[in-house]
Amino acid sequence: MEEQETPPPFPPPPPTLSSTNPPYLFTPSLPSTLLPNTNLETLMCCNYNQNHLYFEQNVAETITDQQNIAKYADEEKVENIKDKRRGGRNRKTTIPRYAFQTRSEEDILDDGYRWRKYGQKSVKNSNFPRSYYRCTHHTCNVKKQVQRLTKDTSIVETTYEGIHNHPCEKLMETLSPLLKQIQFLANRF
DNA sequence: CGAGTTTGACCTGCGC
DNA sequence: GCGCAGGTCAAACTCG
Repeated sequence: MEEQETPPPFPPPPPTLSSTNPPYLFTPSLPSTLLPNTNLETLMCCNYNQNHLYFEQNVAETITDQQNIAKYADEEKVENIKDKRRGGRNRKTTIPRYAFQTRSEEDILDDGYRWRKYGQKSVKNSNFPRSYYRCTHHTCNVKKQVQRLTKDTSIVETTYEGIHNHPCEKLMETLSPLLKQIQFLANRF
């Protein structure tokens, strides 16, 4: 019996990130294979989902230090307890929060989304201020906090709150002409 | 002129 | 109730 070629997964699984080779990038890449009837909407959706996958992968991959894992786990528990006291739901079921650390000279990581800074605050036991950003997309309520670590000034800690409900704008700017060209060629043959 | 940044004031929750 | 710390607001400012 002839062995059928299994189609590549779509979207492809996120790449394995090296924890020994910072800085970590989570810029989503193009799907390795475009289905024949891929339209802009599908691709946007795919990239958004990939973004999320990559993002979660990064959280898992970059917080490798056991103390950090414990720290973030504890913070999450504390936040959940606080929410319950306020009569709210468990935070994990309401606003997802993700934190990760990146070795970078730049405070602001280019994650493809557009952010507007709405505050900056000096925090206790830290030599560096914490910056507060909101996604500029009108329907998106995602926030992020950026802070450089005192103990290792080469590391920037970024905390995201919420999940984007729109595709990555910068990515779409880059991909739109490319996709149009692919669709044009696909229609010709 | 619009979008983004800065920064002091204000609000809220928490521990004592 | 008070003070502290973290988070947000909003007016003034900057920049392209």
